[in-house]
Amino acid sequence: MSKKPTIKDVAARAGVSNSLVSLVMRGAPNVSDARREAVLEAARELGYRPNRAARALAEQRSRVVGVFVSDFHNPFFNEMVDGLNAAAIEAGYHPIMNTGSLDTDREVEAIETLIELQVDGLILMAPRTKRSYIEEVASRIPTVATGFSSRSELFDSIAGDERIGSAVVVDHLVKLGHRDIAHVHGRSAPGARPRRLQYERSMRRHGLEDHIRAVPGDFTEQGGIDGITEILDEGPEP
Amino acid sequence: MSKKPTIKDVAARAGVSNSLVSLVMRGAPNVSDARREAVLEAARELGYRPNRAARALAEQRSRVVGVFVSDFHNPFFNEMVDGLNAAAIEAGYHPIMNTGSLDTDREVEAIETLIELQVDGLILMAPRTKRSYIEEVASRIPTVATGFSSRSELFDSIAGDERIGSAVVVDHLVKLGHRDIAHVHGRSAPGARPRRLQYERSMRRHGLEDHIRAVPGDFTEQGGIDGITEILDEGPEP
DNA sequence: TTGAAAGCGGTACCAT
DNA sequence: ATGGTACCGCTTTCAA
Repeated sequence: MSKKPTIKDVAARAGVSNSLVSLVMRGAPNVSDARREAVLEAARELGYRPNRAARALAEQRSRVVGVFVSDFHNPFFNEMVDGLNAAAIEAGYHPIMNTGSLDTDREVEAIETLIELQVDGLILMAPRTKRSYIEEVASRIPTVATGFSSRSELFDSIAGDERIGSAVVVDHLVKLGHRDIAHVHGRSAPGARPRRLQYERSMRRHGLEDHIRAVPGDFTEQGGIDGITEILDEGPEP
Repeated sequence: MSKKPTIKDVAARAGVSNSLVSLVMRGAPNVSDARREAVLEAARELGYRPNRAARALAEQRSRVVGVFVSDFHNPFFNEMVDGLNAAAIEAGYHPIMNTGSLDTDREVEAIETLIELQVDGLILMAPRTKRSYIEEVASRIPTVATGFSSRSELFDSIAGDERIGSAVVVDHLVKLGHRDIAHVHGRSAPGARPRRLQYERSMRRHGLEDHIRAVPGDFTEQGGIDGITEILDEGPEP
């Protein structure tokens, strides 16, 4: 009784078929109240938890998005990740995170783990890996990469296709990026205001939204958003 | 050609059976060099990535451990997580993280996601959830929970069984907890030294190691490690 | 050394 | 409204 109960166990206990349990668990409408109750109770009694991996295998989609953070010691990234998670959830996805701890090999490992776990989408926060690797990844999975590899290089990009509603997540990401950046900046000491205004102007000028694409295998780069770079380099003021 | 290649695709391209590909991918010894080469090349050309979820389903173990952090804005937890990840990897596991962002409901969701993803082990850093929930979880999955729900309550515990080498991870966790705590403290400004010594003494006196257990379904509590609480409340000095 | 086939926990289509 | 069954990608006997 300590082993993980499967859908079959629930079915047996409730005296119904697997199919029916499956239906109930997913809140299908065409199920008699009696059966539904029976199933739910059996599930509760057994402490049944659906096997999301198995489900993903069958459905060919996991509803999980992977969030990779190169350095989660950085308060700025923390803010971003918090927002991203919220956005993902709001969009109906379950976020799981991973970090590379600033070690390039580990970084790849971390990202690979996410991928092999069959995430539907990938968000890469300031990955330090080879560009070619990221492009390869992005060509296979809807990916949003934001970050910079050097002080002067910054890109905000996405590659993927329409299979999943990654656009939604991305949309949130961008909006959120704005908000959070503004937020970080908002905490700034006097003297930051002018810079912030300048940043906002430049953001708008660059029209970040227009650079969001959903082209399969394409990976667009956008440099010149100096405002963000500046902020990233600064971090919240002391 | 943009779709995810499966083991079958690799098999076809290499002109062998699925089984053989499987063997090669896991570095089995009884495979002719010729075949092995063919398979590896096919895999490379296709950009094949094993589906870890499917593998876990078949193997009945994922080799993935879930690391939950209640608040990863806290530098202290960051340190811990870094170390935990390293420990997990060293122990042959792949860590994935998740956070509840200090929201109790989200916290449960986050943990559930980890569980449903079929992690082999769970590490809960300062969960804020109901104790009963954690106990229930711990009774089903090898779990290590460290944290405190109130200023005065602190526990370091583990529940699980020997199915997975969670003991290894735990061992690391503890060692690491010590080191990191010392580390945090090491950074402290003058005046912290006496407290640190006192803490170390109390740690030793409490013999944390002796409280690590691997009893199925058991969930041991250990209060009184005031030293840690103190440090946690303080965080690194300014 | 290699392949065929069953099974892991679900989902979904097709009947009934 | 409910159940039977094939299938998802991979591992694992069991034979050949």
